[in-house]
Amino acid sequence: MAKSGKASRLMAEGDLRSAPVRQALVEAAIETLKTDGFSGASARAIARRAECNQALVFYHFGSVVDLLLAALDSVSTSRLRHYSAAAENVGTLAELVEVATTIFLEDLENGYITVLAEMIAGASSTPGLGLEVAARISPWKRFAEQVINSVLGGTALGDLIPSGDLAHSTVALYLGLELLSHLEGNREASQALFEHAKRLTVIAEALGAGGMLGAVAPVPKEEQET
Amino acid sequence: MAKSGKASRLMAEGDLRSAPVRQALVEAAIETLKTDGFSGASARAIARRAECNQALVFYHFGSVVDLLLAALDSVSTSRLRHYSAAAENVGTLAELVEVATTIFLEDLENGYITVLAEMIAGASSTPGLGLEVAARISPWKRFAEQVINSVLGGTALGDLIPSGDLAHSTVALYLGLELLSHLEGNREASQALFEHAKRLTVIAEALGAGGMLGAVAPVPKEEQET
DNA sequence: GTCTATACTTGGATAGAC
DNA sequence: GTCTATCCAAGTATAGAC
Repeated sequence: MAKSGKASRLMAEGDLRSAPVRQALVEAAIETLKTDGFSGASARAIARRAECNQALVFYHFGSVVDLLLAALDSVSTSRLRHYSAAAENVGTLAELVEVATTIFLEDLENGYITVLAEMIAGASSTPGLGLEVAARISPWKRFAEQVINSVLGGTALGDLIPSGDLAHSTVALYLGLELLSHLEGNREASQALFEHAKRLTVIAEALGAGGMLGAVAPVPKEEQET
Repeated sequence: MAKSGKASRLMAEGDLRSAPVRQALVEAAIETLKTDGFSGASARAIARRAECNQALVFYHFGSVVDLLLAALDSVSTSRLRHYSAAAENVGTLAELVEVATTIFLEDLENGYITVLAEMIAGASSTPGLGLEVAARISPWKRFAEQVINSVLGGTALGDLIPSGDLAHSTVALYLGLELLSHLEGNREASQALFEHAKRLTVIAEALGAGGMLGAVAPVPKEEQET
């Protein structure tokens, strides 16, 4: 699944200034993944949307999957930049939930999570694609873990569940909510969840401040992480 | 997306006694969805696994998608029966989490959720499929809501989040965890989450018994459900 | 770099023999 | 009910003109 084709030998990795068509193809691939899914994202369908010839997919990217991975890279890095900027102002649990809500609904609206979900599901049919997609998820997980740590680190709540596991399930929940919202067409159901989370936040902080959680359910020694 | 083909006119809906090939095709479709995903589940691939001719897919089911929907129906009803049986012994929150853990890991191991996840993701590319898949998810949601109600109904925790929203996010979490586990090949990360849930259960019940939750964060009137 | 043309493959679906 | 044979559409990928 390594980069192949003539273009990759002639062009530096991040060189997007030249080759306007290359960028157009990436944009079209993102859009096609959103609306037609993985199995609908053919070279022809993408090229049609980019208003260029089908052969250019192979000239610039070597294969369709490599173009789709470039598309995933594009949304992934751009979204991660956005997330990081928003997370800088986060100090408390309440602020974390507030920011997470905003960003999730934003992504849901724009279909960015769809791109990821479709690539994950599509990886089943294409040998080797799974590893590539997994590699592109880990930055998201690391980021989630880092933010969770910065908010819950040292608190009773943070001791209850390791940040790595929380990050894992956060990514999973985002993916699942996206799948359902996309399928059923109602983002209200997912939106409601975040409203409840905000309310629960109040409780968690009140309990955490009193140090009551630790008294009720101390963490077993062998499960504590470094 | 209504049933078509000669067979459906000649055979009653649930008639699986006759037509052993029909059942073999459904089994093969399930297996193919698990290992090759939606876009890998072609009539030829399924027939190869069922060790019969490709034309039989169209004779018995009219089209490939209709066979895939029959496969989804099969796992859905069989799993729902299994869930219902297990849920009968559930009375407390701790028991609910225990049962949910067992069943989730079972499904994860056997790939039953994969079938659903692949059909959801695949629905993007096939017009009309989304509605069919959505209709097959609602029983799962109703069941989850019912179980949640039977455990949390009337408690402070039950008042905090409507059972419908909890059911929605439960299904979403299952789907997301399945996607990640399948992709990364480690079900340990998902398994850990349920271990934490068990520990949190202890806290929730201790707090619920004392009626402390309601005191800390009373539910706004306008958000209470019937 | 971009296009046309084309070779090749796979998949959905049907007709007709048995 | 099951098979063979076949048609047709769509997709990947390459060669070569411009």
